[in-house]
Amino acid sequence: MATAFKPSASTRDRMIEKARALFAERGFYGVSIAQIAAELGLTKQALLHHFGTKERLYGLVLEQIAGALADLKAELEPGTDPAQRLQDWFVAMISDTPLRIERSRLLMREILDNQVRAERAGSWYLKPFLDELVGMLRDVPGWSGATDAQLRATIVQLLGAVNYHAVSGPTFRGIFGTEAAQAMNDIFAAQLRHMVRVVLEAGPGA
Amino acid sequence: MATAFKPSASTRDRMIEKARALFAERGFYGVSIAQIAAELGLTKQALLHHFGTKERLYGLVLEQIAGALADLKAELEPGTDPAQRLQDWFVAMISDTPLRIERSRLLMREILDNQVRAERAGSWYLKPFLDELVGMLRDVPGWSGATDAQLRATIVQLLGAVNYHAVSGPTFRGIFGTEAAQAMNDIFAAQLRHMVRVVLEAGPGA
DNA sequence: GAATCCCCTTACCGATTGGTAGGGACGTTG
DNA sequence: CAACGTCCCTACCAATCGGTAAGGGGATTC
Repeated sequence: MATAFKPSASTRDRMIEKARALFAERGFYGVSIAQIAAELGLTKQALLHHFGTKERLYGLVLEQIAGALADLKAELEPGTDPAQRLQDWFVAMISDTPLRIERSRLLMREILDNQVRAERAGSWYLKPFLDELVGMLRDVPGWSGATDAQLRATIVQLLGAVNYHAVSGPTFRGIFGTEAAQAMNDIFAAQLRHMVRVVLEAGPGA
Repeated sequence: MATAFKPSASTRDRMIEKARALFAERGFYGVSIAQIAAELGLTKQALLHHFGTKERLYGLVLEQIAGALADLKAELEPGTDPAQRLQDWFVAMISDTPLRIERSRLLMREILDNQVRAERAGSWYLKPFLDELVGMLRDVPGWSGATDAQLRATIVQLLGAVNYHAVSGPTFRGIFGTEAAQAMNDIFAAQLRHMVRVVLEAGPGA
């Protein structure tokens, strides 16, 4: 459902793909539609022909990401217990393919920006995805008695841990050097799995 | 050292203050120097007179924040045990004064952007601050044997949990409504303290 | 073969961007 | 009083922003 239904990568698909990469890298205000078009060997009017406005193009990028996030759950094995599934889910989210890093960057930018552009934009795409995570957490033994606020706070904390890492790669490479950053990156998945397990086992606080 | 050495709030200080607020809200590219000046009842040339370029103004804002972060440690009681201090530190970081939310937003934006503007900018200001946190974590019982990579990964996870929350307030308010978001916000500090304690007690993974 | 539609072009628009040049008001210093 | 430095102004600049208008090439359809 999230993958292409057209035989080959159409110009339109290439536009969205390039827009996703550039918006993730530089943010909504940091990229112009002319730049996106230029990287595809086109003019900005080609972009405007397909999407009308820059905002609409950005919205489609977010929509695509929301779809990919929904697909993420489907990739998990349905049989396993809830704690294991949540753990797998968070680990799957940080597999450092460029696409997933782009996704984290874009979501974080959207969270920072959407209060500004004052349109709900990606927020509403995110709601079902957050609700699903909260539901999965509630199914974990020991968490069924937690309040919604507790569940949501915990999910936000875990999401923050995951996305912050995905996003901060280049910065930490600049600070600690390539090899130290790589070492941290190699160990991060295990460390994250460990942290998720520990947090889930402890249950909500008082 | 981080606080003012001039008697009253000079125009220059007011400029930095306003710039911090606007950069946090809309990002480097999302704010023009003319807008910053206009909110102070000045023209952009007044800004350029003091700082020369927009980049330099932005750099000073980051520098000021790095100083404030350094001060954060000094605010903690020195006598308490390392685990308690780390816990206090993270909780102090999320006290939702507007200033601290601005700070979180700006740091997150800087992490997202600085790979783009390709100047180390805030990265190097952050290094001592990160090293200090890693040092505090190493002093916690059970963590002395952890590798640098493990310590750093854990710090990043905790920082992510904290900053993500600080930043996502408006978005979650949009998604879940004001009262639900407020409930989550009220409980977040306790939940964070709980999580930090659990993670510290569990020690690093295998 | 004419009409139509799709995709993308050149040409242009007003508004805004970061930044430069130069000057005026004001206080301090000689 | 003259000179000077600080602070902020108006005026202006080329470049770029998102977006509109109009048209052309190529394939499809009648």
